[in-house]
Amino acid sequence: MVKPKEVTKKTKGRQRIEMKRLVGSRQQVTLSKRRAGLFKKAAELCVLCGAEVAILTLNDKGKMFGFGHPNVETVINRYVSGCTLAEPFQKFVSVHEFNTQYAQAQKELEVEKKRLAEIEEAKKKQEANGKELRFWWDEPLEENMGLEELQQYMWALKEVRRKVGVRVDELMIRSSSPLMSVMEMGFRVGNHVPLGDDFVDWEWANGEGSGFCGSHGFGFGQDHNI
Amino acid sequence: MVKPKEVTKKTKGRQRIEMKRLVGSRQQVTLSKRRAGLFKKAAELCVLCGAEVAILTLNDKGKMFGFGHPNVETVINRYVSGCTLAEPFQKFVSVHEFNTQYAQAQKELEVEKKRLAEIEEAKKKQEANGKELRFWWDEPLEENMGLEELQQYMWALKEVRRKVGVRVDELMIRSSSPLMSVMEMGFRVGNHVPLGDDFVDWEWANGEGSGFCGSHGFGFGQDHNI
DNA sequence: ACCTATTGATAACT
DNA sequence: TAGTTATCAATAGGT
Repeated sequence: MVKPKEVTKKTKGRQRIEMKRLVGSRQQVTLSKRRAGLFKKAAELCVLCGAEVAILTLNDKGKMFGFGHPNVETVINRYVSGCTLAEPFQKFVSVHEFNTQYAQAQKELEVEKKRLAEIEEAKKKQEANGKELRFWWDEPLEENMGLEELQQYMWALKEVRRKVGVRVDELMIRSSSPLMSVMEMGFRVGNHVPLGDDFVDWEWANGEGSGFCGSHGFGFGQDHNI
Repeated sequence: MVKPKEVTKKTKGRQRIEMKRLVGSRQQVTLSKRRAGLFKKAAELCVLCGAEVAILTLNDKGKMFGFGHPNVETVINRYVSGCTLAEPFQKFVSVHEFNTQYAQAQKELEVEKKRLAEIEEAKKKQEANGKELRFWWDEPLEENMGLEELQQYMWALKEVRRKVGVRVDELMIRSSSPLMSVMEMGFRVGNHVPLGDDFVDWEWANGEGSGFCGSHGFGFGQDHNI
Protein backbone atom coordinates (compact mmCIF):
# COMPACT_ATOMS: atom_id res chain seq x y z
CA MET A 1 0.00 0.00 0.00
CA VAL A 2 1.25 3.37 -0.88
CA LYS A 3 0.66 5.99 1.67
CA PRO A 4 -0.83 9.04 -0.04
CA LYS A 5 1.94 11.07 1.47
CA GLU A 6 -0.34 13.58 3.05
CA VAL A 7 0.95 16.73 1.52
CA THR A 8 -0.67 19.44 3.52
CA LYS A 9 -1.02 22.22 1.07
CA LYS A 10 -0.35 25.60 2.43
CA THR A 11 -3.09 27.23 0.43
CA LYS A 12 -5.75 26.15 -1.98
CA GLY A 13 -4.01 28.30 -4.50
CA ARG A 14 -5.86 30.24 -7.06
CA GLN A 15 -9.47 29.28 -7.41
CA ARG A 16 -11.80 29.96 -10.25
CA ILE A 17 -14.20 32.73 -9.42
CA GLU A 18 -17.59 33.66 -10.75
CA MET A 19 -17.70 36.69 -12.92
CA LYS A 20 -19.96 38.75 -10.80
CA ARG A 21 -19.63 41.78 -8.62
CA LEU A 22 -17.47 41.28 -5.57
CA VAL A 23 -18.05 43.17 -2.38
CA GLY A 24 -16.12 44.47 0.54
CA SER A 25 -12.43 44.03 1.04
CA ARG A 26 -12.41 41.23 -1.44
CA GLN A 27 -13.32 43.76 -4.08
CA GLN A 28 -10.63 46.18 -3.05
CA VAL A 29 -7.93 43.60 -3.17
CA THR A 30 -9.05 42.27 -6.48
CA LEU A 31 -9.30 45.74 -7.91
CA SER A 32 -5.79 46.62 -6.87
CA LYS A 33 -4.25 43.44 -8.10
CA ARG A 34 -6.10 43.32 -11.34
CA ARG A 35 -5.58 46.95 -12.09
CA ALA A 36 -1.89 46.39 -11.63
CA GLY A 37 -2.07 43.38 -13.89
CA LEU A 38 -3.96 45.35 -16.49
CA PHE A 39 -1.41 48.11 -16.51
CA LYS A 40 1.41 45.68 -16.73
CA LYS A 41 -0.14 44.03 -19.74
CA ALA A 42 -0.66 47.39 -21.33
CA ALA A 43 2.95 48.29 -20.81
CA GLU A 44 4.04 45.05 -22.38
CA LEU A 45 1.82 45.72 -25.34
CA CYS A 46 3.49 49.06 -25.79
CA VAL A 47 6.94 47.59 -25.68
CA LEU A 48 6.26 44.59 -27.84
CA CYS A 49 4.16 46.22 -30.50
CA GLY A 50 5.06 49.85 -30.33
CA ALA A 51 1.48 50.69 -29.63
CA GLU A 52 0.19 53.74 -27.88
CA VAL A 53 -2.14 52.96 -25.06
CA ALA A 54 -4.10 54.88 -22.49
CA ILE A 55 -6.12 53.42 -19.68
CA LEU A 56 -8.31 55.21 -17.20
CA THR A 57 -9.93 53.46 -14.29
CA LEU A 58 -12.33 54.72 -11.70
CA ASN A 59 -13.27 52.83 -8.62
CA ASP A 60 -16.74 53.24 -7.21
CA LYS A 61 -15.49 56.06 -5.02
CA GLY A 62 -14.46 57.99 -8.07
CA LYS A 63 -10.79 57.61 -7.50
CA MET A 64 -8.96 57.55 -10.76
CA PHE A 65 -5.88 55.67 -11.80
CA GLY A 66 -4.34 56.01 -15.15
CA PHE A 67 -1.81 54.47 -17.43
CA GLY A 68 -0.47 55.93 -20.62
CA HIS A 69 2.18 55.52 -23.21
CA PRO A 70 3.62 57.84 -24.15
CA ASN A 71 1.16 59.38 -21.71
CA VAL A 72 -2.53 59.56 -21.11
CA GLU A 73 -3.06 62.99 -22.57
CA THR A 74 -1.43 62.27 -25.87
CA VAL A 75 -3.57 59.25 -26.55
CA ILE A 76 -6.74 60.92 -25.44
CA ASN A 77 -5.96 63.87 -27.61
CA ARG A 78 -5.74 61.60 -30.57
CA TYR A 79 -9.10 60.18 -29.64
CA VAL A 80 -10.70 63.55 -29.24
CA SER A 81 -9.23 64.89 -32.45
CA GLY A 82 -10.22 61.85 -34.38
CA CYS A 83 -13.75 61.97 -33.17
CA THR A 84 -15.35 65.33 -33.58
CA LEU A 85 -18.42 65.48 -31.51
CA ALA A 86 -20.75 65.92 -34.44
CA GLU A 87 -20.04 62.75 -36.37
CA PRO A 88 -17.93 60.87 -33.93
CA PHE A 89 -17.48 57.77 -35.94
CA GLN A 90 -18.07 58.82 -39.47
CA LYS A 91 -16.79 56.61 -42.15
CA PHE A 92 -15.14 57.68 -45.34
CA VAL A 93 -14.62 55.36 -48.23
CA SER A 94 -14.11 56.33 -51.80
CA VAL A 95 -16.97 55.48 -54.11
CA HIS A 96 -14.74 53.33 -56.19
CA GLU A 97 -13.50 51.44 -53.24
CA PHE A 98 -17.01 50.93 -52.11
CA ASN A 99 -18.20 49.65 -55.44
CA THR A 100 -15.40 47.21 -55.61
CA GLN A 101 -16.16 45.92 -52.20
CA TYR A 102 -19.81 45.83 -52.98
CA ALA A 103 -19.37 43.72 -56.07
CA GLN A 104 -17.28 41.32 -54.11
CA ALA A 105 -19.84 41.30 -51.37
CA GLN A 106 -22.56 40.42 -53.84
CA LYS A 107 -20.86 37.23 -54.78
CA GLU A 108 -20.25 36.40 -51.22
CA LEU A 109 -23.87 37.04 -50.44
CA GLU A 110 -25.05 34.57 -53.02
CA VAL A 111 -23.15 31.86 -51.30
CA GLU A 112 -24.22 32.91 -47.88
CA LYS A 113 -27.84 33.10 -48.88
CA LYS A 114 -27.83 29.58 -50.08
CA ARG A 115 -26.33 28.58 -46.83
CA LEU A 116 -28.93 30.53 -44.95
CA ALA A 117 -31.71 28.81 -46.85
CA GLU A 118 -30.41 25.48 -45.70
CA ILE A 119 -30.24 26.67 -42.17
CA GLU A 120 -33.76 28.00 -42.26
CA GLU A 121 -34.88 24.67 -43.57
CA ALA A 122 -33.29 22.87 -40.71
CA LYS A 123 -34.71 25.38 -38.32
CA LYS A 124 -38.26 24.76 -39.44
CA LYS A 125 -37.89 21.10 -38.97
CA GLN A 126 -36.63 21.59 -35.48
CA GLU A 127 -39.37 24.00 -34.61
CA ALA A 128 -41.89 21.55 -35.92
CA ASN A 129 -40.67 19.27 -33.19
CA GLY A 130 -42.18 21.60 -30.68
CA LYS A 131 -41.33 24.87 -29.18
CA GLU A 132 -38.10 23.44 -27.92
CA LEU A 133 -35.98 25.46 -30.19
CA ARG A 134 -37.53 28.87 -30.13
CA PHE A 135 -34.86 31.41 -30.60
CA TRP A 136 -33.79 32.95 -27.39
CA TRP A 137 -34.28 36.42 -28.66
CA ASP A 138 -37.95 35.80 -29.15
CA GLU A 139 -38.42 34.86 -25.58
CA PRO A 140 -39.76 37.49 -23.25
CA LEU A 141 -37.43 38.87 -20.70
CA GLU A 142 -37.99 37.39 -17.32
CA GLU A 143 -40.20 39.76 -15.49
CA ASN A 144 -38.52 39.18 -12.22
CA MET A 145 -34.99 39.55 -13.28
CA GLY A 146 -32.92 41.12 -10.62
CA LEU A 147 -30.20 43.65 -10.82
CA GLU A 148 -27.45 41.17 -10.40
CA GLU A 149 -28.91 38.84 -12.92
CA LEU A 150 -29.12 41.71 -15.33
CA GLN A 151 -25.45 42.30 -14.94
CA GLN A 152 -24.75 38.72 -15.67
CA TYR A 153 -27.10 38.95 -18.57
CA MET A 154 -25.21 41.84 -19.98
CA TRP A 155 -22.01 39.99 -19.50
CA ALA A 156 -23.44 37.14 -21.46
CA LEU A 157 -24.48 39.49 -24.20
CA LYS A 158 -21.00 40.70 -24.46
CA GLU A 159 -19.67 37.21 -24.65
CA VAL A 160 -21.95 36.33 -27.48
CA ARG A 161 -21.07 39.53 -29.11
CA ARG A 162 -17.48 38.53 -28.93
CA LYS A 163 -18.22 35.21 -30.46
CA VAL A 164 -20.20 36.82 -33.21
CA GLY A 165 -17.36 39.16 -33.77
CA VAL A 166 -14.98 36.32 -34.19
CA ARG A 167 -17.29 34.72 -36.65
CA VAL A 168 -17.67 37.95 -38.55
CA ASP A 169 -13.97 38.15 -38.66
CA GLU A 170 -13.66 34.81 -40.23
CA LEU A 171 -16.07 35.85 -42.92
CA MET A 172 -14.26 39.08 -43.44
CA ILE A 173 -10.95 37.48 -43.86
CA ARG A 174 -12.20 34.79 -46.13
CA SER A 175 -13.88 37.29 -48.36
CA SER A 176 -11.37 40.11 -48.22
CA SER A 177 -13.59 42.15 -45.99
CA PRO A 178 -16.70 42.68 -48.06
CA LEU A 179 -18.65 42.55 -44.85
CA MET A 180 -17.20 45.79 -43.78
CA SER A 181 -19.68 47.63 -45.88
CA VAL A 182 -22.54 45.49 -44.78
CA MET A 183 -21.68 46.11 -41.20
CA GLU A 184 -21.39 49.79 -41.60
CA MET A 185 -24.58 50.10 -43.51
CA GLY A 186 -26.59 47.73 -41.47
CA PHE A 187 -25.46 48.46 -37.98
CA ARG A 188 -26.02 51.55 -36.10
CA VAL A 189 -25.13 49.74 -33.02
CA GLY A 190 -22.65 51.29 -30.88
CA ASN A 191 -21.41 54.01 -28.83
CA HIS A 192 -24.23 56.38 -29.23
CA VAL A 193 -27.36 54.41 -28.79
CA PRO A 194 -28.80 56.08 -25.75
CA LEU A 195 -30.20 53.17 -23.86
CA GLY A 196 -28.62 50.12 -25.22
CA ASP A 197 -25.13 50.99 -24.35
CA ASP A 198 -25.56 50.95 -20.70
CA PHE A 199 -23.05 48.30 -20.06
CA VAL A 200 -19.76 47.44 -21.52
CA ASP A 201 -18.95 49.28 -24.66
CA TRP A 202 -16.65 46.92 -26.34
CA GLU A 203 -14.16 47.77 -28.91
CA TRP A 204 -14.32 49.84 -32.04
CA ALA A 205 -11.68 50.93 -34.40
CA ASN A 206 -10.87 53.95 -36.41
CA GLY A 207 -8.36 54.00 -39.18
CA GLU A 208 -6.76 57.34 -39.38
CA GLY A 209 -4.80 56.95 -42.52
CA SER A 210 -7.55 55.56 -44.65
CA GLY A 211 -10.21 57.45 -42.83
CA PHE A 212 -12.07 54.23 -42.56
CA CYS A 213 -13.87 53.12 -39.47
CA GLY A 214 -14.19 49.47 -38.70
CA SER A 215 -16.85 47.98 -36.54
CA HIS A 216 -18.04 50.03 -33.64
CA GLY A 217 -19.84 49.20 -30.52
CA PHE A 218 -20.59 45.58 -30.59
CA GLY A 219 -18.32 43.25 -32.29
CA PHE A 220 -14.80 42.20 -31.97
CA GLY A 221 -13.00 44.20 -34.51
CA GLN A 222 -9.70 42.86 -35.55
CA ASP A 223 -7.32 44.98 -37.46
CA HIS A 224 -7.31 43.79 -40.98
CA ASN A 225 -4.93 46.26 -42.43
CA ILE A 226 -3.00 46.84 -39.33
CA MET B 1 12.51 -0.48 -17.24
CA VAL B 2 10.12 2.19 -18.06
CA LYS B 3 10.16 3.38 -21.58
CA PRO B 4 10.17 7.16 -21.62
CA LYS B 5 7.21 7.02 -23.95
CA GLU B 6 8.58 9.29 -26.53
CA VAL B 7 5.82 11.85 -26.64
CA THR B 8 6.35 13.89 -29.72
CA LYS B 9 5.04 17.25 -28.71
CA LYS B 10 2.89 18.92 -31.26
CA THR B 11 4.16 22.34 -30.40
CA LYS B 12 6.69 23.86 -28.10
CA GLY B 13 3.81 25.62 -26.47
CA ARG B 14 4.11 29.05 -25.09
CA GLN B 15 7.64 30.27 -24.90
CA ARG B 16 8.99 33.08 -22.87
CA ILE B 17 9.72 36.08 -25.01
CA GLU B 18 11.99 38.99 -24.54
CA MET B 19 10.29 42.23 -23.76
CA LYS B 20 11.45 44.10 -26.77
CA ARG B 21 9.89 45.44 -29.87
CA LEU B 22 8.62 42.78 -32.25
CA VAL B 23 8.51 43.27 -35.97
CA GLY B 24 6.53 42.15 -38.94
CA SER B 25 3.64 39.75 -38.81
CA ARG B 26 4.76 38.54 -35.45
CA GLN B 27 3.95 41.97 -34.12
CA GLN B 28 0.53 42.07 -35.72
CA VAL B 29 -0.46 38.76 -34.31
CA THR B 30 0.79 39.61 -30.88
CA LEU B 31 -0.94 42.95 -30.95
CA SER B 32 -4.27 41.44 -31.86
CA LYS B 33 -4.07 38.71 -29.31
CA ARG B 34 -2.85 40.86 -26.51
CA ARG B 35 -5.23 43.68 -27.21
CA ALA B 36 -8.07 41.23 -27.00
CA GLY B 37 -6.67 39.88 -23.78
CA LEU B 38 -6.31 43.36 -22.39
CA PHE B 39 -9.89 44.25 -23.17
CA LYS B 40 -11.13 41.05 -21.68
CA LYS B 41 -9.29 41.73 -18.47
CA ALA B 42 -10.69 45.23 -18.39
CA ALA B 43 -14.21 43.93 -18.81
CA GLU B 44 -13.68 41.49 -16.00
CA LEU B 45 -12.42 44.26 -13.80
CA CYS B 46 -15.59 46.19 -14.48
CA VAL B 47 -17.81 43.31 -13.61
CA LEU B 48 -15.91 42.15 -10.58
CA CYS B 49 -15.23 45.51 -9.02
CA GLY B 50 -17.82 47.81 -10.50
CA ALA B 51 -15.09 49.96 -11.86
CA GLU B 52 -15.30 52.28 -14.81
CA VAL B 53 -12.60 51.74 -17.34
CA ALA B 54 -11.60 53.16 -20.67
CA ILE B 55 -8.82 51.94 -22.87
CA LEU B 56 -7.56 53.43 -26.07
CA THR B 57 -4.98 51.73 -28.21
CA LEU B 58 -3.24 52.89 -31.33
CA ASN B 59 -1.10 50.71 -33.50
CA ASP B 60 1.81 52.19 -35.34
CA LYS B 61 -0.43 52.79 -38.33
CA GLY B 62 -2.63 54.98 -36.21
CA LYS B 63 -5.56 52.63 -36.14
CA MET B 64 -7.44 53.00 -32.93
CA PHE B 65 -9.30 50.45 -30.90
CA GLY B 66 -11.11 51.23 -27.76
CA PHE B 67 -12.82 49.69 -24.82
CA GLY B 68 -15.05 51.43 -22.37
CA HIS B 69 -17.39 50.80 -19.52
CA PRO B 70 -19.87 52.29 -19.43
CA ASN B 71 -18.30 53.68 -22.56
CA VAL B 72 -15.17 55.42 -23.63
CA GLU B 73 -16.58 58.89 -23.75
CA THR B 74 -18.01 58.84 -20.30
CA VAL B 75 -14.76 57.88 -18.69
CA ILE B 76 -12.74 60.27 -20.74
CA ASN B 77 -15.14 63.03 -19.89
CA ARG B 78 -14.54 62.35 -16.26
CA TYR B 79 -10.87 62.59 -16.87
CA VAL B 80 -11.09 65.75 -18.87
CA SER B 81 -13.54 67.37 -16.53
CA GLY B 82 -11.49 66.42 -13.56
CA CYS B 83 -8.51 67.98 -15.18
CA THR B 84 -10.11 71.26 -15.99
CA LEU B 85 -13.39 72.08 -14.42
CA ALA B 86 -14.01 72.27 -10.75
CA GLU B 87 -16.97 70.08 -9.90
CA PRO B 88 -18.36 68.60 -13.03
CA PHE B 89 -20.03 65.63 -11.47
CA GLN B 90 -21.30 67.00 -8.28
CA LYS B 91 -24.69 65.84 -7.28
CA PHE B 92 -26.72 67.29 -4.52
CA VAL B 93 -28.76 65.07 -2.32
CA SER B 94 -29.70 65.87 1.21
CA VAL B 95 -28.31 63.55 3.80
CA HIS B 96 -31.77 62.62 4.87
CA GLU B 97 -32.83 61.85 1.37
CA PHE B 98 -29.77 59.75 0.93
CA ASN B 99 -30.36 57.76 4.04
CA THR B 100 -33.90 57.07 3.05
CA GLN B 101 -32.88 55.93 -0.33
CA TYR B 102 -30.16 53.82 1.09
CA ALA B 103 -32.48 52.00 3.43
CA GLN B 104 -34.82 51.35 0.58
CA ALA B 105 -32.00 50.13 -1.55
CA GLN B 106 -30.95 47.70 1.13
CA LYS B 107 -34.33 46.06 1.08
CA GLU B 108 -34.32 45.94 -2.66
CA LEU B 109 -30.99 44.22 -2.59
CA GLU B 110 -32.17 41.60 -0.16
CA VAL B 111 -35.01 40.70 -2.43
CA GLU B 112 -32.88 40.67 -5.50
CA LYS B 113 -30.30 38.51 -3.91
CA LYS B 114 -32.84 35.94 -2.86
CA ARG B 115 -34.20 35.95 -6.33
CA LEU B 116 -30.78 35.45 -7.75
CA ALA B 117 -30.18 32.52 -5.47
CA GLU B 118 -33.33 30.86 -6.69
CA ILE B 119 -32.38 31.42 -10.24
CA GLU B 120 -28.97 29.95 -9.70
CA GLU B 121 -30.60 26.99 -8.06
CA ALA B 122 -32.84 26.42 -11.02
CA LYS B 123 -29.92 26.81 -13.30
CA LYS B 124 -28.03 24.05 -11.59
CA LYS B 125 -30.98 21.71 -11.70
CA GLN B 126 -31.46 22.30 -15.36
CA GLU B 127 -27.86 21.77 -16.08
CA ALA B 128 -27.98 18.59 -14.08
CA ASN B 129 -30.60 17.35 -16.51
CA GLY B 130 -27.97 17.22 -19.12
CA LYS B 131 -26.88 19.77 -21.58
CA GLU B 132 -30.39 20.14 -22.86
CA LEU B 133 -30.96 23.44 -21.23
CA ARG B 134 -27.62 25.03 -21.50
CA PHE B 135 -27.91 28.74 -21.56
CA TRP B 136 -27.86 30.14 -24.98
CA TRP B 137 -24.80 32.17 -24.35
CA ASP B 138 -22.82 29.09 -23.62
CA GLU B 139 -23.71 27.49 -26.85
CA PRO B 140 -21.16 27.62 -29.57
CA LEU B 141 -21.92 29.76 -32.53
CA GLU B 142 -23.18 27.80 -35.43
CA GLU B 143 -20.23 27.11 -37.54
CA ASN B 144 -22.07 27.69 -40.73
CA MET B 145 -23.74 30.90 -39.85
CA GLY B 146 -24.06 33.10 -42.84
CA LEU B 147 -24.08 36.77 -43.48
CA GLU B 148 -27.74 37.29 -43.14
CA GLU B 149 -27.95 35.16 -40.10
CA LEU B 150 -25.27 37.24 -38.52
CA GLN B 151 -27.25 40.35 -39.19
CA GLN B 152 -30.24 38.81 -37.52
CA TYR B 153 -28.08 37.81 -34.66
CA MET B 154 -26.76 41.27 -34.20
CA TRP B 155 -30.23 42.70 -34.40
CA ALA B 156 -31.34 40.30 -31.76
CA LEU B 157 -28.49 41.34 -29.55
CA LYS B 158 -29.57 44.92 -29.86
CA GLU B 159 -33.14 44.04 -29.05
CA VAL B 160 -32.27 42.16 -25.93
CA ARG B 161 -29.93 44.84 -24.93
CA ARG B 162 -32.68 47.39 -25.30
CA LYS B 163 -35.02 45.31 -23.20
CA VAL B 164 -32.45 44.89 -20.54
CA GLY B 165 -31.87 48.59 -20.58
CA VAL B 166 -35.54 49.24 -20.02
CA ARG B 167 -35.58 46.78 -17.20
CA VAL B 168 -32.61 48.42 -15.57
CA ASP B 169 -34.37 51.71 -15.80
CA GLU B 170 -37.39 50.32 -14.06
CA LEU B 171 -35.30 49.02 -11.24
CA MET B 172 -33.54 52.30 -10.86
CA ILE B 173 -36.75 54.23 -10.79
CA ARG B 174 -38.45 51.90 -8.39
CA SER B 175 -35.62 52.19 -5.97
CA SER B 176 -35.25 55.90 -6.38
CA SER B 177 -31.90 55.32 -7.94
CA PRO B 178 -29.92 54.62 -4.84
CA LEU B 179 -26.98 53.54 -6.84
CA MET B 180 -27.01 56.75 -8.71
CA SER B 181 -26.63 58.81 -5.63
CA VAL B 182 -24.00 56.64 -4.10
CA MET B 183 -21.98 56.75 -7.24
CA GLU B 184 -22.26 60.40 -7.92
CA MET B 185 -21.78 61.64 -4.45
CA GLY B 186 -18.46 59.97 -4.36
CA PHE B 187 -17.16 61.48 -7.48
CA ARG B 188 -14.61 64.13 -7.24
CA VAL B 189 -12.34 62.97 -9.91
CA GLY B 190 -9.18 64.63 -9.30
CA ASN B 191 -6.96 66.94 -11.03
CA HIS B 192 -4.27 65.21 -12.74
CA VAL B 193 -0.70 64.78 -13.03
CA PRO B 194 1.57 66.99 -14.99
CA LEU B 195 2.62 64.24 -17.27
CA GLY B 196 6.10 64.41 -18.48
CA ASP B 197 7.18 60.86 -18.73
CA ASP B 198 8.48 60.05 -22.06
CA PHE B 199 7.80 56.42 -21.85
CA VAL B 200 5.15 54.59 -20.03
CA ASP B 201 3.27 56.83 -17.74
CA TRP B 202 2.22 54.37 -15.20
CA GLU B 203 -0.59 54.79 -12.85
CA TRP B 204 -1.36 57.75 -10.78
CA ALA B 205 -4.03 58.49 -8.35
CA ASN B 206 -5.23 61.48 -6.56
CA GLY B 207 -6.63 61.55 -3.10
CA GLU B 208 -9.65 63.73 -2.87
CA GLY B 209 -9.12 65.86 0.10
CA SER B 210 -5.44 65.66 0.41
CA GLY B 211 -4.63 66.51 -3.11
CA PHE B 212 -2.09 63.78 -3.02
CA CYS B 213 -0.71 62.37 -6.18
CA GLY B 214 0.26 58.74 -6.34
CA SER B 215 3.19 57.35 -8.13
CA HIS B 216 3.98 58.42 -11.63
CA GLY B 217 5.97 56.74 -14.21
CA PHE B 218 6.59 53.15 -13.40
CA GLY B 219 5.39 51.85 -10.17
CA PHE B 220 2.13 51.05 -8.57
CA GLY B 221 -0.05 53.37 -6.68
CA GLN B 222 -2.49 51.55 -4.53
CA ASP B 223 -5.63 53.21 -3.43
CA HIS B 224 -5.27 53.78 0.23
CA ASN B 225 -8.65 55.06 1.13
CA ILE B 226 -10.54 53.36 -1.59
C1' DA C 1 -7.94 30.62 -37.29
C1' DC C 2 -7.16 26.79 -33.99
C1' DC C 3 -4.39 23.91 -30.87
C1' DT C 4 -1.09 22.79 -26.98
C1' DA C 5 2.68 23.33 -23.98
C1' DT C 6 4.16 26.80 -21.23
C1' DT C 7 4.55 31.01 -18.98
C1' DG C 8 2.26 34.42 -16.52
C1' DA C 9 -1.50 36.15 -13.56
C1' DT C 10 -3.87 35.77 -9.46
C1' DA C 11 -7.33 33.88 -5.42
C1' DA C 12 -6.74 32.34 -1.12
C1' DC C 13 -3.91 32.35 2.77
C1' DT C 14 -0.33 34.08 5.99
C1' DT D 1 -0.68 45.82 3.34
C1' DA D 2 2.80 42.87 1.41
C1' DG D 3 4.60 38.04 0.40
C1' DT D 4 3.73 32.99 -0.79
C1' DT D 5 1.82 29.17 -3.34
C1' DA D 6 -1.29 26.34 -5.81
C1' DT D 7 -4.12 26.96 -9.64
C1' DC D 8 -6.23 29.02 -13.40
C1' DA D 9 -5.94 31.80 -17.53
C1' DA D 10 -3.37 33.98 -21.32
C1' DT D 11 -0.63 33.22 -25.05
C1' DA D 12 3.82 31.90 -28.24
C1' DG D 13 4.70 28.99 -31.59
C1' DG D 14 3.23 25.83 -34.84
C1' DT D 15 -0.42 23.86 -37.99
